[in-house]
Amino acid sequence: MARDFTTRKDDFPQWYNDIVIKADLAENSAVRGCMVIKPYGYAIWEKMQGALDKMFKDTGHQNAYFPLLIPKSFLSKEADHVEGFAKECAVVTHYRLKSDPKGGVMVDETAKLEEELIIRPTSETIIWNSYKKWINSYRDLPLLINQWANVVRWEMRTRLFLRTTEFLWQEGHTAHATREEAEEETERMLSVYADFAENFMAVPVLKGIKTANERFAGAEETYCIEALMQDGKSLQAGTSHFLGQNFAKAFDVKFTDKDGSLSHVWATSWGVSTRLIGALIMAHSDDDGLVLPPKLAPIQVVIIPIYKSDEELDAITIEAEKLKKDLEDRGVSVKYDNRDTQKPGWKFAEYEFKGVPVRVAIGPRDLENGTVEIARRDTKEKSTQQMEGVGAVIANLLDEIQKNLYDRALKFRDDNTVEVDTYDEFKEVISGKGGFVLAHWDGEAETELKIKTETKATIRLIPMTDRSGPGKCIYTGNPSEFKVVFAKSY
RNA sequence: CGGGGUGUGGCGCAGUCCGGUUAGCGCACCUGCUUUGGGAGCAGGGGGUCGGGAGUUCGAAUCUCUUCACCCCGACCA
Repeated sequence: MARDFTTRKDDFPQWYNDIVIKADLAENSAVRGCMVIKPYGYAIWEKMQGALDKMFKDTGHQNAYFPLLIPKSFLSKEADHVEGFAKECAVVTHYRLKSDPKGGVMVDETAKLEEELIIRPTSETIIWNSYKKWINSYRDLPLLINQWANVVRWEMRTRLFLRTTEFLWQEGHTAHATREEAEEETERMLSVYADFAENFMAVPVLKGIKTANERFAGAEETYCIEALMQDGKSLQAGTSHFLGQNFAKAFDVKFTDKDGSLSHVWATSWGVSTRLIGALIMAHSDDDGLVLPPKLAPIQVVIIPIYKSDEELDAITIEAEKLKKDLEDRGVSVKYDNRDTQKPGWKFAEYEFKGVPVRVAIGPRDLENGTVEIARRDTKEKSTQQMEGVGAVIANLLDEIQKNLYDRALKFRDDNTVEVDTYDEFKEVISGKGGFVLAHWDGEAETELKIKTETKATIRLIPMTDRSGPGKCIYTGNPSEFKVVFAKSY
C-alpha cells in the first residue's frame, strides 16, 4: 500500500491531522479556527450523542434549549466566571448591515445594540437567569436540565476537534435543595462520563478533582476524567462542576423549604464536547488510519464483493444481502459496498483508513466454498469463515474488538503510569516518554505553577480514591498527604 | 500581539535567486480498451486572471512597492 500519511513516531500531531482529513471526519473552514464536521465525523458525534443522551435521561435529566446570545451584563454577575471567560468572548454589537459605497456590505453604525450580546462560551448565566423564574419551592427541585448546543471560545491556536473556536457539546445544569444533593449529582455525572468513556469509547479514564489552578471559573470544585493519549499526553475528556451557591447568589435564585425557610439553591454543571472525537482518534488509531470502537462506529461492518463479471456480482450480491439482513437483525450497522467505480483493493484501503471495525470480502472462491473472508481492523487479522452462521461470529467479533481496544488502551496506560519520589526522576519521565506521573505535592498553587513553568507538566487531577500514603512534596519537600497525577496535557 | 513561513488547475508541489517561446509535474477528474482476492495498466483528453492592486520593462509567476489571506512557533484554553 502506498503510504501517503504520517506515522505516529514521525510526527504525532501531523499523524493526527492526517487522520482527521483523510478519514474525512472534518476540515478547516473559511472561518479561522472553525471546522466543518463532515458527514462521517458527524456520524460519530451522533453515535456519542445517542449513547450519552440516553444515559442523561436514565439519570432523570431532560433536554431544553437556551439562547446562543447572552446579554453582556449577565456574564459579569458572577465574578470568577466573568474573569475566566471574558478574554475569549465573541461580542455582537450591531444588528444590521447596509450596502457599502465601495462595494459589498458594511456595518450600519446606526444599528448599534443598546446592550451588547456575547456569544455563549458556556450557558450558566443565561440558564440561571431562567432558573430564577422556575424555582420557588423545594417542590421545584431538583431541576435537572441538559442542553445540546454549540459554544464559542475565541482561542488563539486551534486544532481540529481538540480545540476549535466553535465546538459542539452538551452542558448539564442542575439545581438542588442541599449541598449534599448537588455534590452527589456532580459525582454521579462524572461517573456517567467515565462509564461512557470506558464502555463506549473503550478509553480508560482516571477520575479526580482539579486543583484550584485548573478549576472551572465560578465553580467551587471541578471534577474531571482524564485519558492518556498515545503520545503520552493527557486529555481532559469531561468535566463536572460543583458550583456551590455561586450562581444562585449571583442570580438570586432562592427556594422556600418545607420548614418555611428561604435559601439559595445548590448547583452543578457538566459537559463533554466534540473533543471526545479527538480523544477517540488519539487513543486507538494506528499508522494505517483510524480505529473505531464498534459501539461508536457509524459503519460496523462493510461487505465488499470481489468479482469479474456481472453474473458473479449478482451471485455475490444475493449472499451479501442475506448476510447484511442477518447482521442488521442483530442490531449491527452494515454497508454493502457494491460500487463498480472503485476496485476491491481501493475499498479495503479506504475502509481501513476510516476505521470500520470489520470487513467482509466475498468473492467467487467463497461462493464455491461457502465461505467469506473476515478482517478485523484492530489487529489486522484475516480469517476465512463458513458462510453458515457467520452472522453470529461477526456479532461476537464486534464485542471482542470493543473489549480488545479497551484492554489495549488500559495496558498502554498502565505501562505509562509511574510513581516518582524525587523531582529529578519526575523531570526525567516528563521530558522522556511522558505519561501519567504520580508524585507528592504540597497543595500550593504556586508550587504547581513553578513545576509547570519548568517542565510543562500540570496536575491533571487529585485522585478521589486509590490514594497513596503521605510523603514529601517533590518540589518543596513540604509534607503531602498523598500523591497526585501529573502529565503534560492537551 | 511578538517571531518565522507560504500563497501557482480540485489537492500537493516545481519554476522565482539570475525576467525571455505555448507555465510544468504528481494525484484527482473525463473517454476508450484491458483489468478486479490489498489503493490496476495503457492510450487519449479537459481544466490556470501564477492571492489582489500599483509600478519597472520591449517583455513579469519571476524585480520593486503596497495590500489581503492562510499556516507554523510562543502567551490563553474543553
